Amino acid sequence: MSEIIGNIRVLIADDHAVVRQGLKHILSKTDDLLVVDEAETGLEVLEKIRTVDVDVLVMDVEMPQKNGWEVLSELKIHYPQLPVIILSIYSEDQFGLRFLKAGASGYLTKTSAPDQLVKAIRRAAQGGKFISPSLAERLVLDLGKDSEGPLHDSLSDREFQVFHMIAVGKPLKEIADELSISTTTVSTHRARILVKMNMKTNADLILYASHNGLLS
Amino acid sequence: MSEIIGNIRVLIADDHAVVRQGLKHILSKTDDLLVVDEAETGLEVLEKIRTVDVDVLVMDVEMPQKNGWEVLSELKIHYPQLPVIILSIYSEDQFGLRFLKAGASGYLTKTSAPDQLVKAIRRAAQGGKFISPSLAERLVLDLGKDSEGPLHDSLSDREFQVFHMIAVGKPLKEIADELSISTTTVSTHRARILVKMNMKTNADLILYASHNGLLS
DNA sequence: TTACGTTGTCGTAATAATTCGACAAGAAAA
DNA sequence: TTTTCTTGTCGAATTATTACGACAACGTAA
Repeated sequence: MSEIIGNIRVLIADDHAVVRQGLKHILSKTDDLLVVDEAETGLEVLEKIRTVDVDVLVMDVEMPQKNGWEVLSELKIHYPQLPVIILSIYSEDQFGLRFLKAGASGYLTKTSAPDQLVKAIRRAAQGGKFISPSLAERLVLDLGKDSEGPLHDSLSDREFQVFHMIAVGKPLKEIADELSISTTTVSTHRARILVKMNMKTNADLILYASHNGLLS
Repeated sequence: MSEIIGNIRVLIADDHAVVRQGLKHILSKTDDLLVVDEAETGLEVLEKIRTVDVDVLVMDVEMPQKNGWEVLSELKIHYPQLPVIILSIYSEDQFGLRFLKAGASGYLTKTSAPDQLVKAIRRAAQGGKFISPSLAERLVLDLGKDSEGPLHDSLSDREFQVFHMIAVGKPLKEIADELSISTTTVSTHRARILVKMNMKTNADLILYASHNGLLS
C-alpha cells in the first residue's frame, strides 16, 4: 500500500484487456501513480470522469462507442483542466500533432518505453505537456514550411478522420455510424477530401495512405 | 519465486512494451506459467527460439522486421513442434483461420479476457489447440478447403481480370462496360474473388495487389 | 457415362453511396 | 465590421453496388 496523499490518480481507458493489465503493472511499480479505475469504452470514460476523482487520463485512441478523439473533444468542453495522455498504435507523426493541438497533454505509441509513459503522466499531472524528441522535431520542421506539406495536411481534422477510415477500408455506413453522422455527410467529406488531395477514387486514397505509412 | 519443475516456459513477443508488461502481469498471477524471455521484433523471436528453452510462444501479429505470419511460417519449418499462440488486434474471423491453418495453436484478440489467454497457453503446452466458439463455427464451415501458393493463383482468368481492375480503382460500372458484361456479373466475380482470397473489402484487394506488385 | 465442381453470365430486389443544393457557425480576410 | 471562405452537417433524388438465386457450358473424377 502506498500513501494516499501526494498520489496522482490515473484513469486508464483501453478496450484491450491485455493493455490495461500492462498499464496497471507499469504504474504499480511507481509509488506516486495510482490507477483508480479503468474504462473499456468511450462512454465509460465520460461516465467515470464524472464519478471518480481523476488527475490524469491515459486513453487509447480506438475504443468502441466513442473513440479517443471524440472523448477528448467532449472532455475539453466540460473538463478543460483534465490532462489527457493519448496512447495509440499509430506513429506519432500521423496523429500526434493533431491530438496535441486538440489539447492532449501527451501522445505516446504503445511501443513507447514504460518509463516514457510514467514521465508523461507526471508531467501532465503538473499541467505540462509531454513531447517526444521525434515529435518535437516535427514541430520544428512544421514551423518553417508553409509551402507544400504532405497532401493530407490540408485536410481538416474531421476530414482526416474520415480519410483514414476510408483508407483502412471501412464502408461508408460504418464510418457514419462510428462518427454518429449521416452517410451523406461522410460522402460530402469524402468529396472534399478527393478535391483537396487531387484524387479520384478510394483506391487512390488507400494507396496514398499505404505509401505514406498512414496505415498503422 | 515459483518452482522450476513443471513450469511452462513462455516467450512473449510484441513490439508494444505496454502489451508485454500486460502479458507478464497476467502470467505472473499463475504458478505454472513462467515468462522466460521477451522479443520485440520478428527476428528477435527467431533468435530467442534458438537460444532459449521455450515451451510456448505467445506472439503478436504485427511486429517490425518480420511479422507474425512470416515468423510462424519459418518456425513451422524448423520447430514444427513449438506451440504458437497468436495475439492480434484484429477480430478472429479476419485472420484467425489462416493462422490456425498455418499451424498456430491458438488465436486471441487483445480484447480477450486474460484467463482465456492462460487457458490457451496451458492447452497449447499440452499439444492441443485453443479455439474460441465463434472460430470453431467458422472452422466447420471452411472444412475441406485447402490449397497453397499465392492467394491470387486460385483465381480464374476472368476473375483475375476483374480483380486487377478493381485494384486499380475502376468503378464497377466501368469494369462492366469495358468487359461488356453486366455489372451484376462483375459483382459476382468480385464476391467469388473475395471468398477465394479470404478478404472482405476492396481495400484489402487494393492493398494486396499493391504489396504484391500486381499494379501498374 | 454420370455426377459434380467451376466458371461466366444475368435479373430482380434490396442496400449503399454519390450528387446537388443548402444552411449555419466560425475563421479569416478586407 | 462586413464579407468571404471553410467546415460540418443534412435531405432528396439519383446512381452504383451487392446479395441471392439461377442457369448453361465445360471439365473432370468416379
